[in-house]
Amino acid sequence: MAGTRRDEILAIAATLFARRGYHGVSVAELGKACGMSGPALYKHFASKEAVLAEMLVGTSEELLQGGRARARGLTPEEALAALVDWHIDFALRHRALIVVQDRDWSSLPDDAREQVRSLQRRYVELWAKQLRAAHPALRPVEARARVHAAFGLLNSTPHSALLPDEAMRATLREMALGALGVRP
Amino acid sequence: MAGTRRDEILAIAATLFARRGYHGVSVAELGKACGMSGPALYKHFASKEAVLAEMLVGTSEELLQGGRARARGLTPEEALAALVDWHIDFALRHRALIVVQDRDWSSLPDDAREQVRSLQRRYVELWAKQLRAAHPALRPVEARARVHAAFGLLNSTPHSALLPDEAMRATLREMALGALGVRP
DNA sequence: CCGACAGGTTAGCGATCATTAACCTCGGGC
DNA sequence: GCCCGAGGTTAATGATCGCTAACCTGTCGG
Repeated sequence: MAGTRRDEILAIAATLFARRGYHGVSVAELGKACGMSGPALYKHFASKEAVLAEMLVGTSEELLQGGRARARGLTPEEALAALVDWHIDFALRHRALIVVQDRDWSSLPDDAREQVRSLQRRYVELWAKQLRAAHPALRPVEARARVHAAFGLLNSTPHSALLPDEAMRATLREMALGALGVRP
Repeated sequence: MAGTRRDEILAIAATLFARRGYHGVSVAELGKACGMSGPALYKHFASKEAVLAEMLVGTSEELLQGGRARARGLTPEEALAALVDWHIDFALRHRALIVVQDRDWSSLPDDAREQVRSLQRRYVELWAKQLRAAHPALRPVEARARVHAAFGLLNSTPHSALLPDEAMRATLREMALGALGVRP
């Protein structure tokens, strides 16, 4: 189903980009890490930017679609907890993608950047809708600001890998729900 | 007292680095933004890396020293609230520095990177100590993890400038204290 | 058998980068 | 009156980058 070679390259590129930044990784270096050397990558991707684009668009799509699936048919508080769990789960499984997503999105070519921004906007809106349902006094713009701040908290995961995954999951869940004002 | 020209360059560099990343800004471009052209910068700094180093070491020093000053002689809960306020204040006044600090620290030369890491570690420890005093059940590593997560929340400020500063300040304060489990 | 194509290789091109070299030009202490 | 250093300038250098060109090789359907 999935072109395993492309996916393999994408995974390796994600870890390299996460470690040294998109501009800090050369095509030759990325090729070598994939077991080939330099220009062979162009048999799989049209350009270095195309690697980044496919990586980040894919990430945004998976986040949005996963979030939609988990929030369906729940009360607002349950939905927020489910969204938090889903986001933590993704962030722990794909730390490199999370790092690249919010450090290097500005290096995307224009069309991919617009696509990513649109997907992220819809993901924020998904959260904000549940947050406003749980706290009717919140105005839309403030709900969005709170969701962004919660993402900042959850996306800090990869930077500080201090705790084993299970402990980190519980800690982040409790903190995020506390920040969003969802009290059990 | 302060070499105004160097500081001016540092401020301009911060906004450019924040917008397009350290590697995304050329020396020529930075020079032009400072009203001179290209290599004139080397009359003020030894290298492009030295600009980044002075910028980030200065930021880390100011954060640590400000935090120490504000936390002195307070109860743990008061100290945490003061630290949160201080950090928000700094992040709102110097959005660009916050962005560069956690996006481009890996581009630092080795010695400056070590210096920044040491200062940040001490800043984290300052918070963690107060957090453990407020929640004695927390183990040190978990306290540090929570502090990192709180920084992630607070440092998300510059990315989403959705609210006017005063509203943002109040929102972040409430969320951060909620995340840290400091209930009024 | 064979031809074509997927997936590699190395060599090289043009652009851009940080940095240096060489030179200019003023303002102020002697 | 003069020199000298602070703070500019342009030109050039060597490295590195993304990418293309040209070529090779094994596999596999007919």
